[in-house]
Amino acid sequence: MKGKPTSFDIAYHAGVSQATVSRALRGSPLVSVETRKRIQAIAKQLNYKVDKNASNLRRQHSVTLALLLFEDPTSDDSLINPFFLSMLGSITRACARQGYDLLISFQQLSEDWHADFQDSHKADGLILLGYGDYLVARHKLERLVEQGTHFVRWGAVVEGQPGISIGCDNVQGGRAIAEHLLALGRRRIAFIGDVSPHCPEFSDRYQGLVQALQAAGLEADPALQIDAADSTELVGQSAMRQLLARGARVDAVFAASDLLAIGAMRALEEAGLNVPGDVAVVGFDDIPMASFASPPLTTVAQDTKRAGELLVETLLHEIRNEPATSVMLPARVVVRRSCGGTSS
Amino acid sequence: MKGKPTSFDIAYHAGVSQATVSRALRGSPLVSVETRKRIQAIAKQLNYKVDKNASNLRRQHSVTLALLLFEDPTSDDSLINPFFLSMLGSITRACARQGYDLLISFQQLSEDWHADFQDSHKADGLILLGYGDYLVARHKLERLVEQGTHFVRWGAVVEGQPGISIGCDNVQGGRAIAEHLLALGRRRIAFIGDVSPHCPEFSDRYQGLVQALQAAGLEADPALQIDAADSTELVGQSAMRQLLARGARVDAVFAASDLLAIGAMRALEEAGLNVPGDVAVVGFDDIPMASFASPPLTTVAQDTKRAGELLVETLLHEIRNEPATSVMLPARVVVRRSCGGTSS
DNA sequence: CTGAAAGCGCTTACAG
DNA sequence: CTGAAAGCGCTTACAG
Repeated sequence: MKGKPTSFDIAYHAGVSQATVSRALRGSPLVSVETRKRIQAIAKQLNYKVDKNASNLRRQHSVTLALLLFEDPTSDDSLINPFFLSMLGSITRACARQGYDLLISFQQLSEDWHADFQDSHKADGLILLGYGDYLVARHKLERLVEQGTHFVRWGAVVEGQPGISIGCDNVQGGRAIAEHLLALGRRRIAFIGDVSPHCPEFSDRYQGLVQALQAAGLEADPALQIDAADSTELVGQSAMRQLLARGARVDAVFAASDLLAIGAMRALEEAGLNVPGDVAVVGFDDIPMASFASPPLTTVAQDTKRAGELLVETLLHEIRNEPATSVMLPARVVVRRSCGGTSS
Repeated sequence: MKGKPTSFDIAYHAGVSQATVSRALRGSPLVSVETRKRIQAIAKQLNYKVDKNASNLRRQHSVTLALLLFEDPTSDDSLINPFFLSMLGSITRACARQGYDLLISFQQLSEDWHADFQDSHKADGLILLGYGDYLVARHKLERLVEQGTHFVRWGAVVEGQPGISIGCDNVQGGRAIAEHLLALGRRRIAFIGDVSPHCPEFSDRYQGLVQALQAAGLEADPALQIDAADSTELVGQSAMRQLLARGARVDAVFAASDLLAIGAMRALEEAGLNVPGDVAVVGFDDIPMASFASPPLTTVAQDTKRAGELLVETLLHEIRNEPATSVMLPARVVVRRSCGGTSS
């Protein structure tokens, strides 16, 4: 036999019709156990695999999910946010567990990506990952909803947003880490990160800080907040420099991400300031690097494992038209040395 | 119109046959420019996308590649070797550039994965990534070759191996970093890593060390080499402990990977030894963490960007039955502080 | 340059 | 429990 065997080849060898082969291989209860066994044995022997394209075409679904990772077009080719990388790992595993294949694609925010994967039947649904301007993304999300595309997004759960999001409870996380800083006696806490509606994750984290401050009878000083467009070390470093140049008196820095925090520590070191002696620094995400920073970075960890599972489970619910809702996962403070806390 | 539009819908609106629509959309020169334009406009307006399953079925290929990432079954759920992660990034981008989709799957070494993706027409070819016992993998690679599966592997380029590999020149890299250590006056260089044929990458790196030693008129001391089954910090740490416990006198450690090196530094620190004062430490891979280790780790960087491109280009050549060969990429020493070299 | 027709390899009502 | 047949949505010889 030349080429890959088809179900007709199996049928011929088994002395049954091709339809029966198909049924047997899909585990239909309509075929007798004995026949099924025989067919399975022959299929295995001939190294037969059902053609996914034919099967998908006929069944009108692909049993694959597409992961769309959005990156800022400006960012360096070689760098992927380590946080997304760990999400990727857990998403891949969750898909495998559910018997779905995973298509992965990096997208520029600027491109016109909507629904392409689903429209072309390459995937049954989309997982959207990656920060970017929320206000811009929102438009596209609306179009996805209109077109009936199945998708879930990782990110802030925003009031009245189009579609479903799985995200971490950024307000709670921000509040928890701010409370930790306050308990350690820090009072003048700077915040590095965009707090506009363009970036709901970061503004939620800031909101947490503000709440913690208020609960402690303190007020947030707007002069201590500085935007940071991208979430990279360099941006964090220059933001911290600016803050310092302005002459801001701070005894702690809450950076909206670990990468920003690491950059901030660099700027502090440059300025001859000791972390955590002079200034405590904390981040958000708990990327692998965080524990290697010097001093090791106190941060808030998101449950990426659960997040990945939830992302695919929720998407699968949508695909099957089962009820599905947005959910916020709890965040957990991880104390290391950069905050001047316990484990010094 | 209910449901997704098909080429028949477009044909109807354009007043042509469905065959013409197909040709126009695939850019066939057989259709007049004017007709093509009209069809394209209608397709766009109706948000038509050609059904990949139908197209793939008919054309007998899928225009997608599968990335199989092998992990040790023992490894923690949440951890992926950071080195592979950066490969993943460059592979994804390279695929996109070539117009191919990328299916990603984590495989346990133990599973019977061979050719499944290609046999089922889910992918036209396979990219194999991940260390594992080479002698075990070799068997499976042979089967892949027998079955005519298209694949490329990332890893050591071994004499007489089945299939094609893209890898870094581990001997050269090992030699270069060893020479650096020797130039710095280190003489008793320990090596952490499996040097058996089970792990050709690591034994090649060791071979580089041996060569450098010999070129300097020195001989490799077998007592200074210690196996490390997995490439993790913990394993590196315990390997170093053992070495120390044996009373080995060393002034430098060459760990076969950065993760092992970081673990080794930890063990050295525990033992009250200073890095690089008492013992210089170097790794291999240049993972992002390396620059964050304390002291920052001197290591050898592999060109993951080029590697990813080469992996997909080579695989595409194979798929198209064009000539393709294994290639070794040069490795580059990255000097940081852990070796006690210049940038101290 | 265009159309009618066959066929890619399955799955699944329909009939027995 | 099994088979004959239709059909999923394309692509591409074949004929004009």
